[in-house]
Amino acid sequence: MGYSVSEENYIKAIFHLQQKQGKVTTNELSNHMKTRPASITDMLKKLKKRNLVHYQPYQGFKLSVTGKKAAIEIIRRHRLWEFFLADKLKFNWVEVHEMAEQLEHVSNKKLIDKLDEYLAFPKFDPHGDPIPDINGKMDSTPQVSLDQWSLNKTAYVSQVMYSSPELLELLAHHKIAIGTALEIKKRFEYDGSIEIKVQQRAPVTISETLAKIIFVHHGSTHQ
Amino acid sequence: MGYSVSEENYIKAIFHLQQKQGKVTTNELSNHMKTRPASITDMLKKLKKRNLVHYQPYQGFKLSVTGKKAAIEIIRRHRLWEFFLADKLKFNWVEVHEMAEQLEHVSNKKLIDKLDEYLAFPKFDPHGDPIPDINGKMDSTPQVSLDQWSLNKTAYVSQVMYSSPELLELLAHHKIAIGTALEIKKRFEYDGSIEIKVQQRAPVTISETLAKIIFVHHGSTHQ
DNA sequence: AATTATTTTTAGGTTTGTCTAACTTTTATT
DNA sequence: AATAAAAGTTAGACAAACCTAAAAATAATT
Repeated sequence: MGYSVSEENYIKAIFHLQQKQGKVTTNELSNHMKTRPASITDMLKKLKKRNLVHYQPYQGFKLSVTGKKAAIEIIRRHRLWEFFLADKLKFNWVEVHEMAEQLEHVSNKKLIDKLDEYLAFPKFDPHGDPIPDINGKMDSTPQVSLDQWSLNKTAYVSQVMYSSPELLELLAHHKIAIGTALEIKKRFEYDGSIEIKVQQRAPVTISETLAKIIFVHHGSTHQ
Repeated sequence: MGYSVSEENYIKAIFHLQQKQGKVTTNELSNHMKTRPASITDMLKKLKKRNLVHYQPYQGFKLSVTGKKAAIEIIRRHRLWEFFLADKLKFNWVEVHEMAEQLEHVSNKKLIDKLDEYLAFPKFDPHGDPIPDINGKMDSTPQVSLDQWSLNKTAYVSQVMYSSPELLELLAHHKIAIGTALEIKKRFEYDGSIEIKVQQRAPVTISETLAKIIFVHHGSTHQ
């Protein structure tokens, strides 16, 4: 009942491509996966037999409900491992992806659920992408790092990456926690630092380093 | 320069078998790996071409220096993941092996070294087997859990599994730390609890649960 | 609408790692 | 030492996942 590493990679790739376009073509997937079109067709027949895709020759394809479920499970694994690598092992988020590509194929439900628990059920990975929860549900509100937020627009803190005692101390000092509302008042081009207003308090300046690891969203659905 | 999952499994298996007997035979490896003898021969030719084994047809085989190095690297990965699963994710040591079998093939030197650091360079895995360090060196002193130690024989604490604040509190209360010398004075069959004497202090009784996760060795080479 | 270009599929081949069945070498037994 | 038994190897086949080259279907262009 498990899928091979190859099958999982196809499922994941189709999922990502169909997000934008609804249906995916052989050539699109071929480019995306750096695999020849003929191989795509081969695998598609296998995935169809396994009821993972809806596919008619020459007509493009998309994941079935089962396929989508599988994709979300794979994405959950990938993003939890990414979070682990960044938050616990202190890798920066550029290095993290490649390793997670391997780890995501270690498929043991209990392992992933315990990892999720250990990481305190994170909602976003280090790139800001949402992590599906144990039931496959994930946040749809896009999330960005604070340094990319626009001026004078209320932001809610949803996550802080790379937690360490030193970081927590700094955040506590500025009274910043998950859910805190804040606004960017000014940007200093020289060193990338920004002046922020946290709730009703007097404005403070924070470094670009800090701004980059504070993730925010605009909205009420989060808590 | 990397090895396939299959190659790694063969290397690891040969390493374990040759520990006891020096040389390994096709049938031994066949039984151990649950793979037909013909397949063993096939793979052995590949490993020989890669200079991982010394092998003459019909004469048995053993790992070369390169092969041994590879084996130790694989074992390092396996045991570090086992430690992670037990210590951080709170799996018990029976469940841990199977998952580590998959994780051990995720081979990224930096990942493993960071994991090692994150786990605070553990010297033994949850089964009591030594974990090779970054240079491939590992402790050779056998290590057992305290509940299997004999009466009136000095034991030195080398490791405590499944660390948690509650556990640390209990250990601190009994003045037990890594390196502490102690002796078992009495065993209570009824509930498996044991009476121990920690250094010069008055004897105390500890539960079987605790005794099972305290690992000890007999000797000076440890610190 | 006919022709050309593009996309997709099919047909047949390769590599990796396994298998069974047949054969060879080594070991054990009489 | 000859023969039987056991162990190990070779030969040929198969599935998975890829490939190239050729054919077929669809889309674009005149």
